[in-house]
Amino acid sequence: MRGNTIKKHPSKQNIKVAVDNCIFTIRHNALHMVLIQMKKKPFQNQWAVPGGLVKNGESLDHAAKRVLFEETGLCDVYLEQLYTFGDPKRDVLGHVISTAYFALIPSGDIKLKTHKKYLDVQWTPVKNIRKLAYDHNKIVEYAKKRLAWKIEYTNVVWSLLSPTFTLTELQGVYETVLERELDKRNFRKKVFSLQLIEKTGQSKMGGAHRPAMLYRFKSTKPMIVDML
Amino acid sequence: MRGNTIKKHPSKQNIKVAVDNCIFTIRHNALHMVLIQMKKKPFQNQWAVPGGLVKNGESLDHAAKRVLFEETGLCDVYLEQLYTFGDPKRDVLGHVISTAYFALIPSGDIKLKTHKKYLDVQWTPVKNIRKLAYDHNKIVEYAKKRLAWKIEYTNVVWSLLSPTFTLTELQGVYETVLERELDKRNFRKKVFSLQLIEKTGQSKMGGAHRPAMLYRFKSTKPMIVDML
DNA sequence: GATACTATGTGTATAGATAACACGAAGTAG
DNA sequence: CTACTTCGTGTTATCTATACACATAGTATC
Repeated sequence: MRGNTIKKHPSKQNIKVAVDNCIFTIRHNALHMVLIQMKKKPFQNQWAVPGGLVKNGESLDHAAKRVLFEETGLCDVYLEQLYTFGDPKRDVLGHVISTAYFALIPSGDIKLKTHKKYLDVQWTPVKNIRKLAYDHNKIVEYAKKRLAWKIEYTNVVWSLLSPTFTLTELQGVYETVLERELDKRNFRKKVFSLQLIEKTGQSKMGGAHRPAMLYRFKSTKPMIVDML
Repeated sequence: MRGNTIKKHPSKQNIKVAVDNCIFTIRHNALHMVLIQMKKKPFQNQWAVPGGLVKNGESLDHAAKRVLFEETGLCDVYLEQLYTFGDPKRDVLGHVISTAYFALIPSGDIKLKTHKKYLDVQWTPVKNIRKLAYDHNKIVEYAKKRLAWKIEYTNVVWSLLSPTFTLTELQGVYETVLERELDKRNFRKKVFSLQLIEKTGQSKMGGAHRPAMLYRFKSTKPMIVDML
């Protein structure tokens, strides 16, 4: 890494650094993410993943948190770096690399702030996403894969659920993200065997049917677990 | 990502972008990587992972390939982006973010070019690595984990082997990277069941013992496979 | 208050995957 | 030709994954 020291004479490096956030949640049994509609000149009206330039002296992680907060008002959510997209032609206006992050939000209804710098900010079903600005379709594809992997092989699923949840809700998250149906009895057997959740003692008295027991995660420390 | 367009007025972004390469190979049944000894001012004599600044108009992947070539003279090796380290204080001389890559080299003996910009360039056993410059210990830890994952769940192992190899050599790579012993018969049963390799018809007549059959990979396209 | 309705909660049997384990074979060296 | 060393091979037991059906506990309706 000798080259990390800042050269002063020969054709000075002029590359901008941005972050882009893939913010996921589950609503009505469908995976949704935050998209913004752009106001600025060359991409007017196009939809994109929310992002922004990193500030001088700011870490990438902090920049991602800041952008997330600007969009959703949320602070303490699951946020993880995904990949850095470094094609110099990905932004027509200049050489801008972008580090993509992905965030997971509990299924509750998060109101999005409509910034004045955007035309619109919306929760969008991932299935409905068409052509996005920049290379953002690539970023979204990457994020979807990572999410599916994460939910199958780690305990992140807690970050998509409220603090207490029913086993049907838990199973629903898996079915939505993995896009396949799971057997109720086998799913429960597996989940219990991992000993990651415990009964709260409460039940959810919702609809016209037998109430469901509520569970909580014993720990929300990230760990590698073969969930399914 | 509205912010990706380059602002001109308010406190212009001044962040440098570098790549650092974790270049792995296996020699004498031990995992080795390329380290360089630095010549430049504030880190003189310290060891580090080889890297360099990205050039204007150059993609991150290209920069990583270029650095790899400068160090090893190799072109067509397995090279994959790992993670971007974005702490603004990781380089005392300024705000420099670094995208780490990892490269896998077949076990053969690759001679390293000693650049004049370094004091030394060496294949170093990963077990012997102590304090490195910058945040490079973090980078190396990350790369080691990724390598272990990759070898267990994908077919990348081909990139650490010569085009033909014995089953004992193959097993040795797994044992070295995963740092655990494997049962010979179960290992072979598993490998055969995956149908990723085939006999060459040749044998390796090496030592004072029965010769081993040589195998090759049917395909070197990267794929997700549960190897062990 | 009896009946219909709906999602909840639970166990067993089978097939497939993983783990443990030992010895004859085919070369080279002396 | 004997000693030595690594190569190559199968079976059994255990664990894991899959397939599958019905009584239960509430609410809603008549």
